[in-house]
Amino acid sequence: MSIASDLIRGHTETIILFHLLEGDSYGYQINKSIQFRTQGQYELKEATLYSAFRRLEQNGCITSYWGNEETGARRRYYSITSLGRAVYEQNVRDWQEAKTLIDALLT
Amino acid sequence: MSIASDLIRGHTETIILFHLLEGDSYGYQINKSIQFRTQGQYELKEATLYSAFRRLEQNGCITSYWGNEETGARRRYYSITSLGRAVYEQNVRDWQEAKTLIDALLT
DNA sequence: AAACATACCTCGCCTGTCAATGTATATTCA
DNA sequence: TGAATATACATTGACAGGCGAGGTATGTTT
Repeated sequence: MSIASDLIRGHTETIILFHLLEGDSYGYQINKSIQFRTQGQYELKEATLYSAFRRLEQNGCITSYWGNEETGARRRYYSITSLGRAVYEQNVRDWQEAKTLIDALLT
Repeated sequence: MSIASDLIRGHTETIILFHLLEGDSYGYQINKSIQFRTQGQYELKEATLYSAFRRLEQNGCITSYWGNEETGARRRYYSITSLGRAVYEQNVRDWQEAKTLIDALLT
């Protein structure tokens, strides 16, 4: 993992929400997807991932349900809500703005 | 202030180091400069600023000395060290990389 | 005299990340 | 067969940076 915790901090929830825009998914899958998309440069730590799920569900951005796997380990699937979609959109806007600001302050 | 704490987290020290590249300065001045450069969109909280100074001095990125003001409140000036310059350069590289990664994970 | 600007500093809380640890199932391979 | 590995979820407690609240002191403006 090459990105520092403090630089990713605050983006975990948005990353998860973005993934869920493409359809319901579960923790392990989401993390594998992140690893794949960043060519192994980044992965969420499990504790970080699951605490983010808890927050997102508590504030109504996602809902969850158990998958009915015939075989293999059980999976808890997550769905994004309409609130979650709105929060995602806002977070992306905030990120675009923050990027510009930080760039202006660092260089 | 429009930027969330979690998005700025980890950049405070780099922002300070960047400011000091242009010459010795002191806390109040650095903060005013940030406010000016961001047109009031951002300011460091004083507690954040001074705790960052403490960390930076402890790990050898900056040194400090009292200014000899004839009048007005006393000022503690800070100088960037060569280590500080190197850390700044590395942090900016990390930021460029993180930006790309986060962009890829959010959109 | 009161208000404001300049200038510094500290204490203690809050929150997100993460290391460590634990549980359970299925597959691979020696 | 048994050990290792992959899949999959979950909790606990520590850590660190940001910051609200509070404090000190000087100088200027109204």
